Amino acid sequence: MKRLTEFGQLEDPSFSAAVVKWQKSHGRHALPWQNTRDAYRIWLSEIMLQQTQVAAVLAYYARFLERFPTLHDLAAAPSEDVMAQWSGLGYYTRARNLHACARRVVDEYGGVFPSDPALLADLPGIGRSTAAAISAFSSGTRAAILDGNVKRVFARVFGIDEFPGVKAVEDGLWRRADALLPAEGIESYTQGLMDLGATLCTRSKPDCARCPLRERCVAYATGRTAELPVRKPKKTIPEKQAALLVVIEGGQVLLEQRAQAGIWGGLMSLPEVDGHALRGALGALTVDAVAPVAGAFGEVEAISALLPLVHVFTHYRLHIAPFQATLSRRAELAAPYLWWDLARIDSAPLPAPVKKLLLELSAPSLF
DNA sequence: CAAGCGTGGCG
DNA sequence: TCGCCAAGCTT
Repeated sequence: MKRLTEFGQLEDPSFSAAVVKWQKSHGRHALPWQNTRDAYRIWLSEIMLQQTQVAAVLAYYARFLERFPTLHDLAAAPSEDVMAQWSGLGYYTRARNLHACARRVVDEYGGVFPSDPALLADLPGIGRSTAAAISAFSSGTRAAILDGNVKRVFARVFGIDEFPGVKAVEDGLWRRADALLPAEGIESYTQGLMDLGATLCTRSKPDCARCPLRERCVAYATGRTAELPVRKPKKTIPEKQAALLVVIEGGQVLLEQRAQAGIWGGLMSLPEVDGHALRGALGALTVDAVAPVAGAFGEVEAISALLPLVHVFTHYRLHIAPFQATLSRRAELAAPYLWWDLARIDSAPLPAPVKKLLLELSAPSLF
C-alpha cells in the first residue's frame, strides 16, 4: 500500500501504524505534561524541552507550574520572576520568548492558544516543529514534527547519509515527515516518534532488538547505526576570558542585568570586565588591574582573587577570573545595577556558574 | 542561512 | 578528563 505523492515522496501507512502500535504498548505515558489537553502545560513543556533532555526539565517544569499555575499568572508576572524560574535551564531567549508569548496569547487570543499550527508558529519561541507538537497534543491536529529525535530515526530508517543540518537535507526530511503522517492517531504517532528517538533509537548504542522499525531500517540492515545520522562537522571553539566582580557590602552582592542579546541575555550576573582590556604583563588578570573597576562601585576596603573557573558553552570556552571586593561605602548606582541579599541568592535570576559561585561563597563548604 | 545561544550527563 | 550531545528558534 505505498504510493507516490505529487512530490515523489513515499507515503507508507504501515510506518505510522508501526510507530503508533509501539507507542501504545512501549512508549512513555506518565510524563508530567502527558494525559492532558491543556495547551498551556503542553506549550510550556515543549519550550523547556527544546534542545534539552527530559531529565533536566522535570524539576523546572514542576517548579514553574507551581509559581505560574495558569497562562494568566505567567502573563501577569514580572519578567524578573520568569527569568529566576528559568535560571540554570539555559538558552534564556526561550524564557523571554515564553513570557512574550504568554502576553500575546492573552492579548490577541483571549488567553486561549490557537489550534492552527501556522498561527502558533507566528508566536515568539514557537517554530514549525514546536507548533506541530503543541497542536497535535492539545487539539489532535494533524501536523508533522521534526526534532532531533525524528531526524535521528529518519536518518537511520531511510539511510540518509548527509548532515541533517544542511538546508536541502532538512527540507527532504520535512517532506518525509509530512508524507508519513497517519490519517488518525496523531497524538500517539507524534509521541511515538519522540519516544523511539529518546528511548531506543539513541545516538549511541541504539536498542535495535526492540525497535518496531527494525525490518525497514536501512542503517540496521547495512550495519551503519553508529555512523548515522551524520554528525555535525566539528569546529574548534574559541577561548574567551573575563573577570567577574563579587562586590559585597552589608550582606548584599552587587548584580548587573545583562543585555537582552548575547550570552546569558536578560539575566542578572556579576559585573563583568572583559579580559581583553585588563590583561597584565603576563596575560593574566590581576588584582591591580581589576581594583580600579571595583572602585567605581564604592570605597574598596579589601580586594582579593578567588579561584578561577572555566565554563564551557556550546560555541566557546570562558575562563572566568572572579575577584571579591568588600566595600566600606557604596557609590550611588542605578539600573542595570542592583543589590541582592546573599542569603537569598538561590532565588536570583543568575546563570548557572555564577549562581554556583555565589552559593559557595555565601555557604562555604566544610572542606 | 550559518551562526549564536546553556547546561548537565554520559561514554 | 573531555568531547559530544539533547523535544530548535531567531536573526
